Amino acid sequence: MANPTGSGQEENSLLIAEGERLSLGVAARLSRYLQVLTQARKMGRETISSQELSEYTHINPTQIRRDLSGFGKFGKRGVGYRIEFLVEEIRKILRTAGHHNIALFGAGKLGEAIANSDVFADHGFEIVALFDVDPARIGKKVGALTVRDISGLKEAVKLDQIVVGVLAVPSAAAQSVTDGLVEAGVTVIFNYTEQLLQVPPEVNVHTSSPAADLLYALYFYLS
Amino acid sequence: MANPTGSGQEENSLLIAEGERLSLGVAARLSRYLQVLTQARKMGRETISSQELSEYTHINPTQIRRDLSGFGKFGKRGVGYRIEFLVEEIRKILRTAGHHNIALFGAGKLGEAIANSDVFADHGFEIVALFDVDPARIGKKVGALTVRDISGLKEAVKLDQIVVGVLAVPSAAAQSVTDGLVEAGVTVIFNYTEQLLQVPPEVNVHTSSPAADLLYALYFYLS
DNA sequence: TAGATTGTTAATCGATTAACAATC
DNA sequence: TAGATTGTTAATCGATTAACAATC
Repeated sequence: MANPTGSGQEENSLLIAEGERLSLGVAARLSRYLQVLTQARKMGRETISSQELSEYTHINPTQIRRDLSGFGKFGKRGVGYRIEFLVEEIRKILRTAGHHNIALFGAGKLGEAIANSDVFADHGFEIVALFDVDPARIGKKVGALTVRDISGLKEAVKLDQIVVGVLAVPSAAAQSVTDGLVEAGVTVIFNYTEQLLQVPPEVNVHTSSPAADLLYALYFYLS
Repeated sequence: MANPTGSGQEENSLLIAEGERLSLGVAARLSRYLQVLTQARKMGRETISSQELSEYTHINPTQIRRDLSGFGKFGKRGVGYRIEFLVEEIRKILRTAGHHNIALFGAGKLGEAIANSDVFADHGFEIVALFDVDPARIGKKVGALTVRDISGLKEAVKLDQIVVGVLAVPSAAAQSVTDGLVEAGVTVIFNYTEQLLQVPPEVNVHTSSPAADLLYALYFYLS
């Protein structure tokens, strides 16, 4: 688990050599900054200080300045960071500047809520397919999408260049959808169900865990 | 930010002295373990190894054994950890063994999905009130709950001993609901919207960020 | 100029890991 | 017994923080 970003010394301008990888921690924090910056931009803000970023992310402001200064001098003393510019720079660093296509599974209440939300769109993700197993739902329109039968999954992954699967199905259906995604070659899965999913090692499952997040918050704020 | 749990030496049996606090990292990880253990139990599993816990949480197995052994000898060599027992022990450590009441805001698709899910119930949280501002929705039944007018918030927080607010409203409404929660004395807020919320320092906001989580996953699995 | 905030250093602390004896 | 997995050590690495000069 080498940290190729070093701790800053010989790196002054943007240097993320081709084969190198950010450490897990740095990549996680940069993603958080991006989330806040994107929303701040949406709200019409033009600059933001490390102090403000800290309030929204719960990450120490010195840590934030350190993370960013490792890749270049992005800020302006006395002013802060230009949001527009910083968003672009972080996207370059994370190499996720492009467009990424998502397949959404489950056209129930949660699935519809996700399909109608712009939480993914704001970050360059596009939901290009919506699947369900329930025949009663197939063909139904949800926003701009038409609910498709899950049997067309493999073909859709190829045709639509889907790189992420989002599970908004009942827990009982999550594993079989996952198996289909894995077979189709999708390696990133976002799981809104509680199901513990069995996947091969090359596949990355991220499970939403609001209850665990709350337990953590409660520990500090109620005790 | 002292870590009162130390790194294990003079602590052998359960010792979380009254005033002491877990470090942020330990509390976060224990919450993750709890999430996986709870689901594994639901699936009928009786024991689990640090290796398996690692696969589901992406936390190093040695780290897991270290975290747990700081509070007692919870495992059995050659076997693993008894899930039922470990759940109880971690709940004691996190001091969140009891029941916690939640107020849910927003009776739209997302709100209904949350109200009908057992993701919170499985961890000792109970949604005891569901609020909306839309007069057309007030009085509507969602599961066992009746949608109430948000004007009754302050009273409900007192009567129902609500300690957590969950926001499933449109982004544009999130700040005003938050202000109401803060005024009513709620200090833990789970935010499903994208809105950056302004709160006093004693209030803890946790914002759901599936897109940021995906960006992070994509960095490692597509590059 | 005065105030604010970055970029950076240096020091400390916690997380991470490999390795392995203990023991179920 | 043989195999598996915990509990624990020791060594290293990354995160965290305070502090402050640089500079907008």
